[in-house]
Amino acid sequence: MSGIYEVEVFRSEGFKRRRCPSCGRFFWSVDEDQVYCGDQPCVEYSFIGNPITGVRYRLEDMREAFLSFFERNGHRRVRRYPVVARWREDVYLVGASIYAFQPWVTEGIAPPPENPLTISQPCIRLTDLPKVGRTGRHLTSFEMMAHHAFNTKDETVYWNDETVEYCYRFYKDVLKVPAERITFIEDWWSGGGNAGEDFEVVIGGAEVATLVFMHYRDRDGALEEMPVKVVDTGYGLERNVWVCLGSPTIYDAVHREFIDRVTVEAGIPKVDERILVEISKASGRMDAISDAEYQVADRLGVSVEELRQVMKPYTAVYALADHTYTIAWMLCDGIVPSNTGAGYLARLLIRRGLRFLREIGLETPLSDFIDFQISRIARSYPEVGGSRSKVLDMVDLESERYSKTLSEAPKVIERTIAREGRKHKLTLTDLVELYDSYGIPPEVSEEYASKLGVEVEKGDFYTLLASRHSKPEEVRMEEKPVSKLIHDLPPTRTLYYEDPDMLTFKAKVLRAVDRYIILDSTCFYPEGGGAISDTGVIRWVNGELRVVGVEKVDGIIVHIVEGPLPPVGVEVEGYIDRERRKHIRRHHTATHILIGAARRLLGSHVWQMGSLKSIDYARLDISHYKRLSLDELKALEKMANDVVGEARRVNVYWMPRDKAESMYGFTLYQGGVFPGKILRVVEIEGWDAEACGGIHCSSTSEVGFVKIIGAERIQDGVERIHFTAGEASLRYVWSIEDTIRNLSDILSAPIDKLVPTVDNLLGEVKSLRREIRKLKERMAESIATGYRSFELKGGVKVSLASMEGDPETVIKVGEKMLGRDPSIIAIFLIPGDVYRLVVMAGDDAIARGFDAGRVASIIARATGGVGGGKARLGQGGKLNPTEAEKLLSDIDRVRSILESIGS
RNA sequence: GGGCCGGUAGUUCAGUCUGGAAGAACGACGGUUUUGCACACCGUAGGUCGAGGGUUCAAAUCCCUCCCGGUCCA
Repeated sequence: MSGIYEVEVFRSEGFKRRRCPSCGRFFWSVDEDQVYCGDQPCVEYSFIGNPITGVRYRLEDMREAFLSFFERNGHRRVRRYPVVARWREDVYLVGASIYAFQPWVTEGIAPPPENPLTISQPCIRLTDLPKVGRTGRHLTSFEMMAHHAFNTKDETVYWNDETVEYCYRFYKDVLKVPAERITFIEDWWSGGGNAGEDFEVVIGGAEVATLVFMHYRDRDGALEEMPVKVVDTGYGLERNVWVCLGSPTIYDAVHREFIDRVTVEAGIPKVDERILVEISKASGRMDAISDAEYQVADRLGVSVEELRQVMKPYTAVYALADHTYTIAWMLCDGIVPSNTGAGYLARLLIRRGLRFLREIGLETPLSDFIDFQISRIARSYPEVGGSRSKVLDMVDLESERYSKTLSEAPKVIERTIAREGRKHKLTLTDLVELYDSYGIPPEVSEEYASKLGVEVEKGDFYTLLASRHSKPEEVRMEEKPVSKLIHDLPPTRTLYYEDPDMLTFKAKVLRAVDRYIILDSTCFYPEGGGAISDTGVIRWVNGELRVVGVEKVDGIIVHIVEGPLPPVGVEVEGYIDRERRKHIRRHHTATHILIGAARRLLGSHVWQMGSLKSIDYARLDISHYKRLSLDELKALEKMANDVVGEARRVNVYWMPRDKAESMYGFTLYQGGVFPGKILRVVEIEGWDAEACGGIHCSSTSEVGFVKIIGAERIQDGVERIHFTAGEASLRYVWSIEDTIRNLSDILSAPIDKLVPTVDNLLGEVKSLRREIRKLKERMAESIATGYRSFELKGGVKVSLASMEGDPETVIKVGEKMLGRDPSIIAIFLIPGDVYRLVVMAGDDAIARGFDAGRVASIIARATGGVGGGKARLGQGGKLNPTEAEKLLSDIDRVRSILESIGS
């Protein structure tokens, strides 16, 4: 399809192009006799136990060999990026080295930090999670070693010829792989909205690198050329180490020390290496794990069950090695476990890790293993050790939380089994519900159910789970009505950036329609970054209107106004509401001060998750794994006010993205994604620096008194801090004082006696309430009028009376009567606008067939009301007063009613 | 952001489906017994049933809104 595949080095080194009879792809190699492409599933791994490379590199050596090779060849080494992709909205985690440069660099918006560059980027991919530990080759985290070149219109760095040559020389000269063992397979790569031709580089049956020539945008299959042509390569560090060492599995190659430690600690017998080798080889060729297992069992002459039994603890150890490594990366790079977002992914891995730990049968806390992995990572990346104690704390908390969830399991499972009388059966739907609502994994449910001797329905759990969560996709693209109004206008000049103290300005009207005005320049600050917009007034020769809101749409600032519109072209004067602006500025700077304080006090896992800066208050959402205590809030408050007192300068710099990142690090992106190649950096000297578009005070002293009002948990792992600054703090304190003073007035108690006073008062209220209840009962009894007693044949006694009080009291009285004589039926009518009715039947009366509920129902209906109840107690209401009074004096009627029901 | 589960005595929970007197166990307190402790036995206190609204003669129970916790998914 294109000449891209025919590179110079193939000609000079004598590579020949052939077609694989198995997969049909074209490949290049120097080996005249090679028939197949050399990739799985067309061939089997041939490097295991028989390394093809001339060197034996472990992780650190391999990384260094790669990076320094490319440095010698004109590349600049670039520091790794965090595994959390905070600069992107579309993904949580970095899954490839190129993620670090998307979209700013690949779209030509920002220049690359170096060009060409080489990097070893830690990546996390959870797509093959269930396969980890079982296939011998799947990992959740790996380092992608890469060399990237970004070719623009103006500058071509290098393209296909050099890319392939570098790769070829790296394997041939550095890793000392014989030329005839290296195969380049032609392929097509597409993902993340980009596409292009690529080579898969295969050695010994394993794909060791992918060389992508990314030069298309992929819009639903329609390809268009990109402004930047990117050399996007990826060499899996761990994969290459595996090939280099020829270990049975990739886990043995990468996590040797870990596996040794755990197998010894847990006393797991060594598995015959041949089994491991066969599993790796077979799963390389087969997608479905069970297929591979059948083949291996067949080859080794054992049953699948036996094989699984032998492999189970080993699989768990492998998976644990992998998961703890990934967890360490995630948490050290600032992810806080949560029930949402990237935090949930961390929780998921931690829980899987705990499950494997339990399967292995070790009592050691998971955090011990995370600690081990942090130390390992820190050998190459010392910065990850910095947050070690917080990370271990988080892991312990998560472990605790999970064991709490699991300890609830027996009760919940029993209840589920007993529900609706469906005894001794646990359906698939139950299993899904137990997992979905209570977090109890199906294995745990099954285990416990079988212990109870309860049958468990078999079926595809995960399919059902998935179907329960699939839902129609949400559509919520609303077009702003103003966008068609502005599409042909130039960006508005932003006077507020030129002089943050400017509060009046002159400008020309470019457009005025409905409630919208657009000027050529403005000092009105638009809503954004969590800050509310300016308001104010616009005046011109013979008119004036109010600006009630300001928005920024594609670089154009739209004023939302009330009042008669000025003619287009006229010069106007704008006046910004000075007070409002002042409050917003203070709250904005205070927010930055607080983030700096929170990161110092709580740890570097703290990130801004959202914020709001208004006039009379502000709030800041931060990631944190625990609830903030009152003491912590006070410490934060004190630290913030100290910074105010220190009168630190607040500087604003415009600087290129790559320079800002290298100067301040990724903590710049507190406010989320910040577009463009030039960043606006707001720096509080020696305290905090963030990419931010907001208007700030010029010194922290202008912020004034920072008062933290409180904190709430807005979601798991995110704490919201409410606070005020400057005058708003004063007003807040005043309002609290007013409340206290009011309280003090009402209670006629001095402020320092308020607490004991209220305490006493409440105690008194309680005892009074008790007393009232007793008095009510006694009173109800004594003021009951028209007591009529008579006996029915069969010995059931009837007591009929009118009694003032609420039904509850009347019932209490009735209860006493029944206690004295269980053969009584007591009927009370409670006078009111409409009468209410209470009927109570003693045990003997019930035994003789009387049902208080039925009696109540019949009597109520006979007097124009409704009622009902149970055997012991019946109630009714809405009785017609006249009818009720009549009934009270008509014993015979009551008698005949009762006798008609009695047996 | 969405789905599901839950919030009842100091604690763990039952009661909610099917509306009709707010319960159990443990803990607390007092007593009996005991050299003392534990056990045992007897007794007592402890509740705005998460908040608010609605339906109903009647709501812990049914409906709606909100708050808090758990859990799964994106």
